[in-house]
Amino acid sequence: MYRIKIHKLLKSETPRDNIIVKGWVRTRRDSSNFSFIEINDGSCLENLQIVANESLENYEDIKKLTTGSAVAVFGNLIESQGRGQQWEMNAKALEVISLAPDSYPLQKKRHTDEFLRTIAHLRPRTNKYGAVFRIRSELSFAIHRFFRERGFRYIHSPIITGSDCEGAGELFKVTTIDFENPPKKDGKIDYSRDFFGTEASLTVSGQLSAEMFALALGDVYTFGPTFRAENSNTKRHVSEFWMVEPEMAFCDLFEDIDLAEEMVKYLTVYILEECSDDLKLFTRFVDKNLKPALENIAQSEFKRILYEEAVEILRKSGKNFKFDISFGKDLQTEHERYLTEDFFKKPVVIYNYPKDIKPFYMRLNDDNKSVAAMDVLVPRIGELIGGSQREERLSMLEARMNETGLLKENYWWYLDSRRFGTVPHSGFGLGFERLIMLMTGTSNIRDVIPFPRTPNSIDF
RNA sequence: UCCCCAGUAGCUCAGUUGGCAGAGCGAGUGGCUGUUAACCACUAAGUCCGCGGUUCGAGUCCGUGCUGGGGAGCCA
Repeated sequence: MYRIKIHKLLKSETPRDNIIVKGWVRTRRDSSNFSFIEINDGSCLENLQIVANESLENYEDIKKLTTGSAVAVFGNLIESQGRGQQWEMNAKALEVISLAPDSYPLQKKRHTDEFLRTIAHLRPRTNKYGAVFRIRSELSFAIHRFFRERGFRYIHSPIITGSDCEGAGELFKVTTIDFENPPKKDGKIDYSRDFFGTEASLTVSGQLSAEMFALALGDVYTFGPTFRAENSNTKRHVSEFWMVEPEMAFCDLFEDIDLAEEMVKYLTVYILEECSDDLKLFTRFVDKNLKPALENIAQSEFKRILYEEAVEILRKSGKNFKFDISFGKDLQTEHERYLTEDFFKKPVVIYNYPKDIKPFYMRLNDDNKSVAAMDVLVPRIGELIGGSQREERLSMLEARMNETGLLKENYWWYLDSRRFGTVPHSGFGLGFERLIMLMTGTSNIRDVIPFPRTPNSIDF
């Protein structure tokens, strides 16, 4: 006899005798001579109703069960006599594993997201956050499955890096230097005496590593944490977040866009099909339009437009934007939202951006002023994916590095890839938390990562 | 980093012109009922975010700091 998880029991076709269920009490309702106890074991959104009769020897203790207490129940799964659930469990014995005191912060009522953030260690015990983190797990699995079905290899790119990759934002330094008494040379801190013999930092992207492996294994992807030390305070930024970064050899920008679109749709369909119970909760309590919005993503063809066309549409929109629009400037949040939410009302891919607003590794187009870059914008989230065809021509790459002031010596290994068997290749980065926000309707990124790290906040 | 808003019971909030600290929910106790965010009654529960100021008197007005939220920038 072993423990059976609730999600399995609730799918049962027949009654079952002499089973064991373990979980946490969500609520207790007493009758004159018996109690209903709803327990949840995290295996699914649904609770299992336990019927505990006064004939149980520890019934007095059972009547004191509080929300949050842990129990083990031995008994029979029977068809429920009441309405509201198909199955319930008739307890033949109920062991109180631990009793939660009445100071347990989670009450039998809805809490605000702001309050739950202050008890992030307990929030996965709520219906909503349980659902968020089950979906997070399912999405991770779906991503691996998507790539595996297409012959991609999973690459573990380093977390600690010596190269100031691509200048994508502020870096967190990694050091063992004693700041009270740092080694110095010519008045400056001497990093040659630091742990790695040079400055090191947490990675902001696995892309450069992924490129090296794409040029060996063909199609690869990374999926891991990345770090930005930017003082960003918005609903869409955290200092530690997860990124999915595929990289493909023998692949141009348009095949790159194809993969991005295929992937977003695949993951959307996966969640619609595999997480329908959890999704119902979000549609009911978080975003009434979530399900139709996801179906729209799954079914519609993503609109693909040139950066120039996007600028034209924005110019002619008649909207009074706070920031003005002109070729050579990056699109602002308000512009992206207008395009994807109001104008096209579906995901939009914008490509061929001006080279000056994009990093050095993106491939220069023949017009000499734009690069083969693409962004996938989705309603409510904005930029979900950013990608490009990489500059595979050594001389062009070196020229771009000079323009942007990067030292070739630091990228000798990266440049080697363009010396030895270089080929056209492309890839993109997808912000995993933003994907979860999209799939669950959650509006704050802090609510889709277990323990969010943001400026001035690293509790838990 | 900039702009705006907020901070009162465990939670969500009200608090009038500056004049006795309040409600709902939750919790505890008792009752009732195959109940289901159960229901009914009673009870307990407060550094009104911190510091300073104005005033006979400050939850309320002023200054300042902290924390949280929203928007912007940076970006995924």
